[in-house]
Amino acid sequence: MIDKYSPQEIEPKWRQRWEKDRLYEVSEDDPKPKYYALTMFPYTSGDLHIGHWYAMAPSDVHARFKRMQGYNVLHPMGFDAFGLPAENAAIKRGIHPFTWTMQNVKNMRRQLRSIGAIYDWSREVVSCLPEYYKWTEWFFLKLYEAGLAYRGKAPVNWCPQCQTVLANEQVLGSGFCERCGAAVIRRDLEQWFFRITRYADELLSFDGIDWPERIQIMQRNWIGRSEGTEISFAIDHSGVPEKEIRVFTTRPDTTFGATFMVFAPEHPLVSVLTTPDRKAEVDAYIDKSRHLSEIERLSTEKEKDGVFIGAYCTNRLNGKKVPIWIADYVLLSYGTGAVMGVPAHDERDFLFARKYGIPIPVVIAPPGWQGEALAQAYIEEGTLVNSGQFNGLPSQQALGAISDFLEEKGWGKRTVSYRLRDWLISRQRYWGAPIPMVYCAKCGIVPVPEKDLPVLLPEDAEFKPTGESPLKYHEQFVNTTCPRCGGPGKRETDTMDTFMCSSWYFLRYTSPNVDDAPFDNAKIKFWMPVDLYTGGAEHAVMHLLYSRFFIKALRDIGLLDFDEPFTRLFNQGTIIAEKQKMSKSRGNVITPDEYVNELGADTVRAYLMFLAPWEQGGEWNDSSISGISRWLNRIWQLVLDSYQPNKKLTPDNAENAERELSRFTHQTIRRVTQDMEKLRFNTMLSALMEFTNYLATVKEAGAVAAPAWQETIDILLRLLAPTAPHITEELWQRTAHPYSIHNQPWPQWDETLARDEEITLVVQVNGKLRDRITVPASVSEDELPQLLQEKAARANAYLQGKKVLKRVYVPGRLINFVVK
RNA sequence: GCCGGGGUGGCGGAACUGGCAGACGCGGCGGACUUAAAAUCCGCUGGAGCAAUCCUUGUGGGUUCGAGUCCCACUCCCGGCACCA
Repeated sequence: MIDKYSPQEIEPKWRQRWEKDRLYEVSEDDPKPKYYALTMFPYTSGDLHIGHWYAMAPSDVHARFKRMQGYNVLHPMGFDAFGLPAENAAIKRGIHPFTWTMQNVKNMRRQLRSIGAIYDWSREVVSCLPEYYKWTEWFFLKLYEAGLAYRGKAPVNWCPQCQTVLANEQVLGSGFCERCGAAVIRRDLEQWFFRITRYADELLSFDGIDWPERIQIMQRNWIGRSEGTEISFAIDHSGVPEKEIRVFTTRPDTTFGATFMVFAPEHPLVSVLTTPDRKAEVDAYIDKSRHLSEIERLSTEKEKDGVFIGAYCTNRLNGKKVPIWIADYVLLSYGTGAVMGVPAHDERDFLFARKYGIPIPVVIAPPGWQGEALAQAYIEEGTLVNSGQFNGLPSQQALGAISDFLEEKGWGKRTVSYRLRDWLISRQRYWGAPIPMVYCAKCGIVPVPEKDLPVLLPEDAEFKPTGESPLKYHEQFVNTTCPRCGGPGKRETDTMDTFMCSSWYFLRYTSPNVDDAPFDNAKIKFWMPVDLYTGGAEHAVMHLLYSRFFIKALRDIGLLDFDEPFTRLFNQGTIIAEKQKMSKSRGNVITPDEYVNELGADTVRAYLMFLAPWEQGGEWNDSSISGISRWLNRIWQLVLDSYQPNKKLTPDNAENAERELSRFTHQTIRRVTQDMEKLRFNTMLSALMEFTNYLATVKEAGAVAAPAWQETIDILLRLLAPTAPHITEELWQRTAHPYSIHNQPWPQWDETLARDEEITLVVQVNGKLRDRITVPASVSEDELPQLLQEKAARANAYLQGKKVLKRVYVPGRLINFVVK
């Protein structure tokens, strides 16, 4: 009698053994080809929920698969440990963010171990430790030296709840804070920025990397490249030195139709151009738009309004004077912060002009246009009218012709505009990497010298719910000496966006313990770039874009020699519960611990992979997981319960059965291997289930000799090892194999052995299935009539007395008779 | 509004390049074992029909010997973007 499958006993036992033997530690001395398999490191929120498992278990399975395939696999784990929740906990419960975070790290390490992954813990990275953030600061200095970090005043997204600024990427489309959901408002602040826009064009290219189309599109849209022309409108205003206003347009072909000019309310020329009689109204409008929240201002439903500032400029193409307005639908940060209003051919301009009685002359005639007024803006192509020497040109051609003309005259220039803004990295919070800068009354902004890094976060900061960083009030932190002149200086009290920490952590895993550099160059050369990066798609335009920028910037600084951090990207879906996304507030969070305790990590791992395609995600279902548990139990029995060949087995029928067994085995190896490569874990597991179902019938019949059986079990266990590392290790040992199964090679399939000898040929009459016959796989078309005559009695009945008009034969699949 | 992705049994999901729709699992039904139940094992399980057979992949059309798969129109769901001139 064999003992029961008891994951509670075998799982901790093997995990301890693997750890003791350092089975999963990796080294650069290994001659095998390297494979860097990376999963996005988790934020130190405190508890590992099933969503973390969904990110980590399948990627571990794939990493284990690559390992068995003979790769030297780096599959590290660490913690994204800076960020607001730690600080909020400090304010709310009086725990220091460091203490709170490290407690969570400790708990999460324990929970992560229960997954049974091949993490090499000797390479763990925790982003809030000084030995890590020293280098985050160092990178800031490098970017600053390279002119890629700058301080600038800009209207920024301010979250009143988090009391900090947010990057554009952290503001949800409707104007809410990505983290807390509060409505974001605008404030003018001096902030630190990274010049990600300098890399806009390079970031548009995904050549040489294998990323999901979806993410590429999202990044391209986010960057928002558009080609157009900057056009100069003349101004002549007493006391104003500027003689022109430049606007950006993608439709220079419509320039003759410009009947007004619109500035963003914050545009610097507004104050100087506004005439005294308009000043009160203009100021009131500017004030109003500043106080609107981002949502209100950006709402497409909001009626377009604006104020005439009293000044005019000249449309140089037709010499006409056009009034200058301000309106908050024009954004200072895009293009030149000013647009020409062409009401006939732009929907917004049309609404604006109609509201204020501005003329709407047609310059692009729609097909069949008879000179009538337009009921709405016509934004399609057409023929130019009312456009001087360009009349009669198709708008496509006019676009180029007018641009050429403007460039010749020096009135315009073709340019490219981007939606992407520079990356705002300042955060008015304590729990982040300090920005290593000093403000000196004499020397201005002075970087902290490298030898003085890290600028440490003071431990004795006081956390009060004032909404301001405790750093600001920490005298010893703030007051310092200027590194340049030695005089009194004040430290920057803002810290860096945590996305800065996550833009380089994957570099640190390669050499986590070097202390005189962020990484060891030789090890970077060995491991980078990451071969497979997996994680949620919610990072599409944040972490994933920032990291690409970061790597390109470091490359240009001379620190790296590759262009892209992640060669292949894969986004897993989301696990939901009770038809809803899991969240603490809904109380539907699935905690893996109880399932691991009851059913075992192997079952939870396999279940997560089986329930749906990985990229799709799906619903956690308590009753479905029992199917996996039952299956592993059946495998336990199948392997351990002794195999008895049938006593009546003759060499002849044993040979047939063994050939069939070997065919099934090799077909299974092929399916499992191919699904593993494609990360199609759900079908990979169904292939293994079909295989075990088949093996059960072979065993029941005792159809093959004992050695053939043993060999098959050996393969089954190896195919299952990445998915269920504990049970397979136990069974491997109990079937008298040397430790460890995880050092065994991945089974290879043989196409010859996997080939079917017989196939089922479908017989159709007029496209309807009428019969199935079993024929040798090698059957030739000439042999078919005979075989059909003998075997396809049912189909033949349908052919009786009919005239065969056509015969379609698809070798290996079907034959279709078209009859009348 | 724009850009993606999707709609297949009671449920999660399979289906190569246009070629047996529903693999695998859950659930359900029936049976074995048991004093009984749980667990386990075996069988059946898209719908209608006694059956032959017919119907069936969101809806409507088309291409084809043949369509879940390709084309057109519509519809619903999910994700992203949303005054970017």
